[in-house]
Amino acid sequence: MKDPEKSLDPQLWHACAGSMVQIPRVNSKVFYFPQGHAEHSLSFVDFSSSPQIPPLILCQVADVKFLADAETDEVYVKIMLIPLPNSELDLEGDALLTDGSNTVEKPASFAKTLTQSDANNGGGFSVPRYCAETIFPRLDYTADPPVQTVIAKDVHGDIWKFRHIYRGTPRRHLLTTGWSTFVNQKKLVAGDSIVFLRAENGELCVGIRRAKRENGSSVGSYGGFSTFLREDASNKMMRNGTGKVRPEAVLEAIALAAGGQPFEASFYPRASTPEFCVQATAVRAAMRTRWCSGMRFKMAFETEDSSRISWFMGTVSSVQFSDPFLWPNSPWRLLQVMWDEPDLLQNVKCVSPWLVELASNMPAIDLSPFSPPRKKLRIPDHLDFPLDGQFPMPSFSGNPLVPSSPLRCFSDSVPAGIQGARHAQYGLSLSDLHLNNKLQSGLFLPGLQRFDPCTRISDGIMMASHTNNKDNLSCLLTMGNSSQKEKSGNGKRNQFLLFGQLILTEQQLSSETVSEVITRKSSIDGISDKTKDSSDCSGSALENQSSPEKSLTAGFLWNRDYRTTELCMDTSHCKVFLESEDIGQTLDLSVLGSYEELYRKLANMFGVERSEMLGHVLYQDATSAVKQIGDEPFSAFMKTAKRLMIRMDSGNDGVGRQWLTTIQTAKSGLDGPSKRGPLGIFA
Amino acid sequence: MKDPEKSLDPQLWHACAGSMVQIPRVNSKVFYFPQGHAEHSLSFVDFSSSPQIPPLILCQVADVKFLADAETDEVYVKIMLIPLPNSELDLEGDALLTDGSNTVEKPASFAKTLTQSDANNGGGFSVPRYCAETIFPRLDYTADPPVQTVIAKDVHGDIWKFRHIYRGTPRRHLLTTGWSTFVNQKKLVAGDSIVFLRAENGELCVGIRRAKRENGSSVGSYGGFSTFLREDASNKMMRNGTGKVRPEAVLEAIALAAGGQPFEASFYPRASTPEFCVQATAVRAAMRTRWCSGMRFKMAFETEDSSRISWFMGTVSSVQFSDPFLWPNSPWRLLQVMWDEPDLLQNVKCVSPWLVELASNMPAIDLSPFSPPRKKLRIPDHLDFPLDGQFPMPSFSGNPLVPSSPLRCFSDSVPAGIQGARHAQYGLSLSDLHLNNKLQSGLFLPGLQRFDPCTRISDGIMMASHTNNKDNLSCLLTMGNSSQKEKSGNGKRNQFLLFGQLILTEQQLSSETVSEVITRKSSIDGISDKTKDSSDCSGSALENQSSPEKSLTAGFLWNRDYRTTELCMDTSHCKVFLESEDIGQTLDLSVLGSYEELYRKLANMFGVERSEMLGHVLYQDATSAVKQIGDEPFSAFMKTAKRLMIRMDSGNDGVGRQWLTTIQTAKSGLDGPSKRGPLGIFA
DNA sequence: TTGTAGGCGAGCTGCCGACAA
DNA sequence: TTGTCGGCAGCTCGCCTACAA
Repeated sequence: MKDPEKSLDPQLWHACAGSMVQIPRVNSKVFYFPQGHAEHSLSFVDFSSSPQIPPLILCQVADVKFLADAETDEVYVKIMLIPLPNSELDLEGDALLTDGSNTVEKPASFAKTLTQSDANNGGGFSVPRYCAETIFPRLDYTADPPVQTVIAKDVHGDIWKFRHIYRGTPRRHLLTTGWSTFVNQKKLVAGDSIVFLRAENGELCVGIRRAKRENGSSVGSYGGFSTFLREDASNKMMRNGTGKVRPEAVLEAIALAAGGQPFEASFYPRASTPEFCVQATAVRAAMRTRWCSGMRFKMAFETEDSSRISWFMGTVSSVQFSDPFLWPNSPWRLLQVMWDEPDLLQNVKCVSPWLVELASNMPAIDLSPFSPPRKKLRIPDHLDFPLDGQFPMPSFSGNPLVPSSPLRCFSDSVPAGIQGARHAQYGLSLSDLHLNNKLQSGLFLPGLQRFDPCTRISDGIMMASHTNNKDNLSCLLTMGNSSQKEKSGNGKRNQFLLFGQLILTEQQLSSETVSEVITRKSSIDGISDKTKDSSDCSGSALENQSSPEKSLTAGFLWNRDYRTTELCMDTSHCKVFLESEDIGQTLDLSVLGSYEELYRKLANMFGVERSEMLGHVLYQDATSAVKQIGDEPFSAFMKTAKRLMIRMDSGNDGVGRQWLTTIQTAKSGLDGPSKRGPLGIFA
Repeated sequence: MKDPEKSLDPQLWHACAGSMVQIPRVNSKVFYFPQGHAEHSLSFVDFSSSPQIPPLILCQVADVKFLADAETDEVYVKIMLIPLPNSELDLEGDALLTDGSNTVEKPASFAKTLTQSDANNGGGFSVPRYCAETIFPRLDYTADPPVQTVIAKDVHGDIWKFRHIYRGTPRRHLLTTGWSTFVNQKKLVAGDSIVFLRAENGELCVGIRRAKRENGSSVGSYGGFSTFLREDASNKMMRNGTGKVRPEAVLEAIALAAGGQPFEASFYPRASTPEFCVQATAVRAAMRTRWCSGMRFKMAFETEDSSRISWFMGTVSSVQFSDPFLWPNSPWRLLQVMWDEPDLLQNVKCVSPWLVELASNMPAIDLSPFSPPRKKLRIPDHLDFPLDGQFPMPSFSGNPLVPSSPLRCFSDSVPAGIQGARHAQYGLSLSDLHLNNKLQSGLFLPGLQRFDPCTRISDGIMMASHTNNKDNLSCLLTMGNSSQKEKSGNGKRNQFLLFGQLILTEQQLSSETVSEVITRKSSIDGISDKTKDSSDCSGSALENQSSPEKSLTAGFLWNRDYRTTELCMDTSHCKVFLESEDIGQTLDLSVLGSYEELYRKLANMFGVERSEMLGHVLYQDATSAVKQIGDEPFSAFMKTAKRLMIRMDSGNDGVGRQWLTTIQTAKSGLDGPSKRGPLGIFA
């Protein structure tokens, strides 16, 4: 109990850590990401004197200690890891073992975010009825009033007593005596959460989850680090609250890991940075996908009050190393993303592939304004692409338990977009993202800016989209409505039709074709160096699992084709995709001549009354600024609009459903998009 | 104010730091001691991967920031240091510059240690009259009752208001309203101190000095490190209170320093470790002394309540490198010492030369039982020493402002023992030492024991003193009475007489003679390697200031003769010294046959009545155990007694004067010490 | 069902002189 | 001169019901 290294009840630990957190089991295999570890330390880790470090290291989990900070009660884990030789990469058995952990039953627990009254006023706590009835000991309602003393153990094993009374008109459950002591000792404030949990042995446990405090001197950032420390007594709780991993500890761990020595790493699940020890099966599965820009995905986040999980839709804007200088070849935060709701997620600019779940089995349309900022990865603008539909598309194998077999086709029994749902286990909370509103401007130390490579990159994207705004506009509408998916997806078994056009899946293309096409096209254009550079990454579109690639650092095999894929998606021809749950609909604004026509078109597309839409259609321009439709001439709107958004359920204050409409400018050399419509490129 | 790097008022800073603390001025030259810096971090500093580091590095002070911890208000300095090339060792101008800082007037300030009533009871603070009348604003005594609001700024510039009232019978000054808020916010407890200071601009300032908390899991140790950290919320204040310097910061500073780069070092004056940036003049002056065992010195410590300074007397037991493996040739903690009051200072086992002040200008008698434990530094037992009195003695130049000139003699106008009083500025507090009572036993981690080399060494000494107790005893009496000094010191100008024997000062010996004697004697004894080893350290007894020695690491010159000196003192012939303030008198116990004779002798020597002594003569045996005279047969007493102590003023409870009597066993090959008396070796 | 406001009583905080060291 | 004690007044803490969302 007084031993700070004493593991606490894993169930209480998980209840405090939040529903998104998944800790690998002992003996399972994980990939350790030094880059993620450094990020988790929330401070500058100086690798300048370190040798080149593999971006990911396969390890066996030797031990997991579920711990809690003695001062703040913040939960964390200490994971003992043993680096494995590359030959141990066979994860078949491991996947099964790991999955077994999911079958452990969750104990009855309840979390409540403290209200002002809970935290400030006369020392009482309103117990939600559900909590009182399912978590607390049975109360004798025949007494008048019904009272009992609730005894709960905290993460340190310390015992807290609360007077639990059922009184008032109407009757309600309250904690009175003992509560304010608890609040004061634990330094709880409104917004913090309390977790009650009935352990397997029947004991009642109590844990706390502190709110991510939003104060001027601290910022949270999923895109790099969450807490910028300033020496100020006022944010002591913040300092103590998260991010205890010191840079030296990271360097030590990395040094040991790189040397093949066992090492220890602490992970604070509430620190708002992604897990840096990831189940090897999950990583391998994620990297089996050939990621490319334009792919639609969803990603799970904890809601702001940590009570639920929200899914957010997004589009891969580019696929590139987040830090090619320090961590070349690292899949960590490989995907640069654009969110359908960028306001909420504005600081999540790149994510790791295993955190997202592909939203569709269909090829994605290229978001052509988003050309990658780095010359190295770009294909020349004038490189034309085959118009026969035979271009490379990503392979999908979201579920690590289902090995992707060559030419395997999707069956109707596996709903698209549900595959790979396990990915959802890794994620972040929404409140972290809200914190990021303060992230902008000059709060970063110059020396720390290197931690936010994504910001820099997306700036580049913004620049590109400005300069690439040509006259040809096509508009893609996505709708948060899964019913339409059936319409297009349930037709022929191995084919997808979009607006009458046959869409081929990657499995319907041979890999040879892909690389040949690229190589041939490159040499035709006479820019052999650059294409050599890219063609040597093209490899095979379908991974040969029996002979894993061994050339990558740390012996990890994953699909190195993504660069090729990226090249492909960069060209303006690869721009059609079909969404799963949220069907994307493309709207070519250039065929419309006025707002009136736009409203009519939208009304037709979604079956909503024109009157319902008035004043509720918003759009984003290339700078991501959200504007109201009608504020400027239609011609100007048409040129700058990138995405449309129709707010429904206007009676409510914005909580209603939102349909998102993504408008995409086309920069292709197509000569008559307005005549052929958005899918004309397939003609 | 909110900038944690903002320097606070230096006067307030000093008031909080304590009277012993002296911070070097900007542009002055200091020696930076990496070893001391590591010690100051209070934790293990891993030098295993560091290259050999110079033990001291001459630096110029580029900047000094007087700071205070945002949480605890603990004051500390950040010193920016620029390493200097060895050629810049000329300190003449520097000494003047530095001394100028002493002329800055101290502002009116008052410190009070909080009583129980101040800290606990009804929120009031008893203001000592002196403080209220000299520090606080003038109070209008015509009012009834006289009240005012005292406004004071703390170290952060935060303003505190206190109701100051003069009331009660009898009248007294009290702080009421506002006081308990202050106590709570600053988390003050009884024993902590508050400092009120009237700044030069008239503003009232308030600072705090926290008591060194004595709790089970923390130990203080001047001899190594003070705080052994245990993860426990209860001693958080302790953890935050002192010792913020992290090992990595030390390593970084040392790396920069060794590379000649500017670097920064933080020093927490209340952390109970000695300053590791020491005025270069002070170090040079201290090292100009040829330290050897047996030398008597005094050293200043802060009293337990930090209000005053106490001087403690001690004897150098040996002179050796405190950590010859990690820090060979380092003068840091060069002196191993025995204290006259070992109970209070039991953990101060080795000190740096610049911290102590020689108690006499006279040569010291060797405490021969203390032979150095390390073979390397020892000279063979059978190496006989010249009996003509021409052996090396330390040179004295305690005051860096008074360059020691060759053959300079002591003048009557400079009282011996006052020279070098500036040394008193570096020191420690008594309360640190009291803490050390808990230091013993198994509180140390095995890995940390290397930090206490002195402990190991003094163990060795104890062993040696046991085995070396031979039959020949001589007894040296020292008396804490300066009047007797005159008796021997005011006679002939350049000579000292002790019991009729002429004592030659070092200046009266030529250095050539010294080294020649040693070399000659060595080769006579036919052990040329070992003596070469020592003779190459003998150098010149009088330092040649115009041509500094350059062979030492970091180009520092100091008297490397101490090894030779040590060798000299190890032999049983060098055993006469005369103390300054506390005149040493040698008493040969072997000439006495009974306690009766002893009493008679002592009565004669000090002019005290025999009856006054009865029951008040204590002695220490070789194990330093203090015993009462008469408890064992005189023959046994005579063999083991090392030091006699006569307690006078018996009516008082031990606060009275003490006369110390050091008994020295002689292990020399003298054939008739009893016939020649203690000074017979000069015959 | 549960968050907040206000009543109100108990207990604690903190100011006071008395007394003593 | 100043540390500590007990008295006591006022105020805050915290339990409660009422009311509203």
